[in-house]
Amino acid sequence: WNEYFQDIVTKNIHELGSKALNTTEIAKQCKHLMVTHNIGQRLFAKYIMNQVVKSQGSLSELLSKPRHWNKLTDKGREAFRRMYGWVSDPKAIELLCNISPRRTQPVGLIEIEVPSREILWDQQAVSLAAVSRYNADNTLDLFVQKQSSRFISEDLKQRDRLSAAAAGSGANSVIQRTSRWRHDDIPKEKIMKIYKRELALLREQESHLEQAIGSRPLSMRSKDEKLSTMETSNKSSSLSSSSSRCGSTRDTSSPPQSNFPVNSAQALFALKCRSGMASITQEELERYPVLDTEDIVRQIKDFLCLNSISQRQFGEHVLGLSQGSVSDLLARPKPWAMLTQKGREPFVRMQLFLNEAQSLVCKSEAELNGNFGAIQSAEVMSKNEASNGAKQNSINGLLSMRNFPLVDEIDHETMKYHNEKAREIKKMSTMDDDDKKMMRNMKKELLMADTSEIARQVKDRLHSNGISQKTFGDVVLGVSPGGVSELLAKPKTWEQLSPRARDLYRKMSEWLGELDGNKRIQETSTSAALLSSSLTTTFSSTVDTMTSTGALAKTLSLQKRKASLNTTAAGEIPKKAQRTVITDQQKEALKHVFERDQHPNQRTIEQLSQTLSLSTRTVSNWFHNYRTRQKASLRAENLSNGENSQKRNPANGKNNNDRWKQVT
DNA sequence: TGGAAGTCAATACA
DNA sequence: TGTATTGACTTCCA
Repeated sequence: WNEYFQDIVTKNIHELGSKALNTTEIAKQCKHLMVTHNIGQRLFAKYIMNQVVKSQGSLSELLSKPRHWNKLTDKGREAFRRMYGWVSDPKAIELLCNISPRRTQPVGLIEIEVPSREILWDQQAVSLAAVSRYNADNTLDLFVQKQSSRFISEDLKQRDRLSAAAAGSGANSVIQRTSRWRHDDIPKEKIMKIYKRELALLREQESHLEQAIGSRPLSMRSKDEKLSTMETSNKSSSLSSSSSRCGSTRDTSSPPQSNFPVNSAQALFALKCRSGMASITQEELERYPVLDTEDIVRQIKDFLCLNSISQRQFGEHVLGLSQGSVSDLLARPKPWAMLTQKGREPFVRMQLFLNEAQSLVCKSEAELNGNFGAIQSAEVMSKNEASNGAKQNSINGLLSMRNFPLVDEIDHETMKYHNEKAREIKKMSTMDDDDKKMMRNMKKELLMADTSEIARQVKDRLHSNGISQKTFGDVVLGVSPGGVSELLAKPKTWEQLSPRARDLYRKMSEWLGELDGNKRIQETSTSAALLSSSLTTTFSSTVDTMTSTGALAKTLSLQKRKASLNTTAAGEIPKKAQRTVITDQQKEALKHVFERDQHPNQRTIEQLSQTLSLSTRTVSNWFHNYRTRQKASLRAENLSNGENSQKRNPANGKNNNDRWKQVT
């Protein structure tokens, strides 16, 4: 799948040539699609950025503060080219939606809004000849030559006119480039010569490689062929520790591929990655009536450390959680008894992972030695793990699992997975666009009467308009956030609903109708003010039908404020709510109040919000979070004290305390 | 229904 | 670049 996906993205980048990109627009469109289709930044970073940007944090930075094209380095531009390669192509978008574990709607029903390619280009900027492998074609060469000579003459004309101070303006692309050239000691003609020579070299390398890997370029091969190549290449590369193909393609037209496993630990990871995040079964949960969370965390930490696996990777492939959540889990594991079923899930996953790793090691060892007794003992050991015994063994096992070859079952799984995906993709490609559209519409009509479909659409709309469920409950339905959550997260069938609940779904349906009207306004509108007022109208018209209370008015004004804050200058995409930064002074004041009252009433919250110039929502969130984190800290402290006296192991949990001691 | 639990993602920091 | 922190949010549960 990944290879097919990467081919599509690469092809789009090829077609782009050396055009300058409108980074702001690209970031905006990507964010919009991610929000609309519930695609996480981790997933996006992994498949779209494909090693160009490695962490969720870096991607977040790129998306929230896109730098002007002319200010970017080659690597920075590459990141935006990759985003362009995705966001400009409905097929690529649909493919990514397909594998998103957080996807809330069937892909067949999604109406993917793809921005026109032209708006993603930076029409004003003169495209600088990028020394990049993507420019390796003749048409581009001509373009490069033209632009370069124009650029050089402009530069010569301007270099004496421009002061160094002018370089600060991001809007003036010519100035930016001029200043860059001006500080260059090498004559431009010479640079162009070097560039030409390098380009020729790259082309030569590329043609050699294409010959070596199958005489035709990847982008020219048929889908089926590509898929079969993918299967075999994955198979061989899973088995061998260093795939030559992996290394070679990196130098040519393909984007960098993710590294294949070099040891069993990473192989197990690769398997997790390929097979996706399977939901945990009831049986698996029940298999562990009690787990020692501290101990599991300790083993996992050792494992990650020894195998140089990041929290992000582990979170993504094994736990299905973000890096921040993994960090929190590993730093402050809650005791088993205090966890809810949902909270226990990650620990069960970790335990299962440890078991799997353990049995893989034992099996490999046994197979190598031809020792069936060892295989049996591996199974016994795995069972022991299940009963939470032989814990140290698993650490030893993990320590020794480096450099063992993979067992066949991994490839069996891989093959199965890819065959399924291949069938899906084939099926998709045989339908023409009209058929697909018609099918989607039919399905849509059928599902409109469905409560879960209504719930899904409402969630979708709330999400894309930055409206919280709480506000929706307050303003539209007149029910509590918990009530809204029940209605949206666990919709019953129409038959099962009480008359009141049916009424609520009717309200939702009406609200969706109104929103559709507004959406049309939004689409045709380019002004921020119009969007803002259209959102306001939605709420106003809804509120008109309800009793107007003080609380409602307040919520409404907050929502209005939010809507206008969240509206970008271009006016189309509502941004995610800005994260409030609470200053140290504000925190001090909040802590001061917290010491006296951990559960301040509404009046105190309002007073605090006025005094500190924070929203009541922020104040109340702060109290929620502070209570939760205080509790965790206390628990860790108690645990650590207990351990200190029992085990004399002061290192464990020390940091946990430090963190939250500071805030008390 | 309110509060707790769980989580994400922006931001800070090493 | 990876990890830690934390504001904001949804979901769960008593």
